[in-house]
Amino acid sequence: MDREGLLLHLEGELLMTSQDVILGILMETSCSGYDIKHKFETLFSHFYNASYGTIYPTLSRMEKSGLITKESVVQAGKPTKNIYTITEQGRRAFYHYLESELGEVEIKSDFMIRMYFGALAQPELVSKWLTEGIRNTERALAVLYEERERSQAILSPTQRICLNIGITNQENLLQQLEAGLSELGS
Amino acid sequence: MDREGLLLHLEGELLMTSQDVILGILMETSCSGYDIKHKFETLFSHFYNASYGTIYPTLSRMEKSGLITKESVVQAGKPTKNIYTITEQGRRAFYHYLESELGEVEIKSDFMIRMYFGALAQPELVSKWLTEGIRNTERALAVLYEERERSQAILSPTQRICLNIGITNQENLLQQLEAGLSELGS
DNA sequence: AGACTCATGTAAGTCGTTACATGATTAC
DNA sequence: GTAATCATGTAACGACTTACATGAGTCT
Repeated sequence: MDREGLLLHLEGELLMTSQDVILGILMETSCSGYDIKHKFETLFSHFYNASYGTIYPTLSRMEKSGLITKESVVQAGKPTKNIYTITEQGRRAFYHYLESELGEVEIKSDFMIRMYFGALAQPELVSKWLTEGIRNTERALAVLYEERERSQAILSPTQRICLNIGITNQENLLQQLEAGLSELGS
Repeated sequence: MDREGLLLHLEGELLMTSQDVILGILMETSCSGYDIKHKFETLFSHFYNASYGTIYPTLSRMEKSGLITKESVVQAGKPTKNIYTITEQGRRAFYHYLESELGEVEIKSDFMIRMYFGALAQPELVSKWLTEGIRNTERALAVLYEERERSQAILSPTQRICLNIGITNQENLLQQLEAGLSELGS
C-alpha cells in the first residue's frame, strides 16, 4: 500500500543562492570577500545583491566544505585580506548549478508598490518618489555606461547580452518615469 | 562619557514588508488570503510576490494587532473563506508606510546570473535558458496585456504608469532576448 | 576635522519559502 | 480519471539583513 508515499520530494527546487554566484565569480578570478561585495555593487547591481553579513559567513562555510581555499595576504598600508580560490570540487559544484533548473526572478520593488497605490498618497509624495526614482535610475545607468566603456572589448557574448538588457531596461525605465512625472505635474 | 552610545539605531530602515502591501490591497477592497495571492500573481507579478506561507500567518498577525478584522463567509459548493477588512488603525499604518523612506529595489535573477556566466556553460545550455526566458517573458506580457485590456479605463494615473513600466520593460526584454538568441545561434 | 576606502567578522533577529495536511467541486 | 480551481493553515528550516565591533591610511 501507498507505494508512492514516504518522502517523495526528491525534485526540490534548490534555487540559486549566494554560494552559486560566489562560485561563478571565483571561476573567473580569485577574490576577497570585499572584492566580491564590490562586484555585487557594480557588475551585478541590477540583478543581484548580497550584504557582507551573507558574504563572509558563506565564504567560511564554502572553505570548510572544500569548495574554495583561503590564502591570507598581508598588505603594506592596508588591512590583511583573505583571497579565496576555487577548488576542483568547487568547479564541479558550479557546473552542477548550471545544469539545474532555471529559477524564477525574485523581485520586490518598493517603488512600484508605491506607484500602484499612488492614488492613496498626496500628489507631492508621488512626485517625490518619481524624482527619487529618476535619480536612482540615472545613477544605475551611469554605472552601466561606465562598465560598457571600460570592458566592452573583453566581454563575453552573453555578458554583452546581459549588459544590453541592463542598459536598455534602465533607459526605458528612465523614459517612463520622466513621462510619468511630467504627466502628473501638468 | 560616550553620550552617543547606548542603542542609537532609532532611524532603522524599516523596509517595505508583506504587511504594507497587504494593507494597500485592503485599502481598496476587502479580500481573503486566496484573493491576495491571486493579486500578487496577476497585478503585482512583475514587481512583487509572496507565498501562502507568508500571507496567511501575516493576516493572522495583523488581525491580532488590530490592523484588520476577519469575517468568515460560508459559501455553497466552495470552502468557507475568511474575508479581511482594514480598520482605522490599519489605514493609519498604511499612511505611515507611505510617509516612510523609499526602499531600494531588491532583485535576484537567476536568469541574468546565468547569462553573466554564460561563457562557462555549453552553448546549447545558454540557448535553452534564452528560449525559456523568452517563453517566461511572453507569458508575463500576456498577463500584462490582458490586464490593460480589462482595466485600462479604471486605472489611476499612477497605476497606468506602473503598467506602462511593466509592459515596456517586458517588451524590451523580449526584444533583447530574441536578438541575443539569434546572435548566438548564428 | 571629517569622510572615505580598505578590510573582516559575529550575533540577533526578521522574513520568507517549501513541504505537509485536507478536501469539495467543476471542467475536460 | 485527472487536472484545475477554490480555500486555509502549520512546522521546519533556510537565507539574509542590520547593527555592532574594530582600525589603519588617505584625501580634502
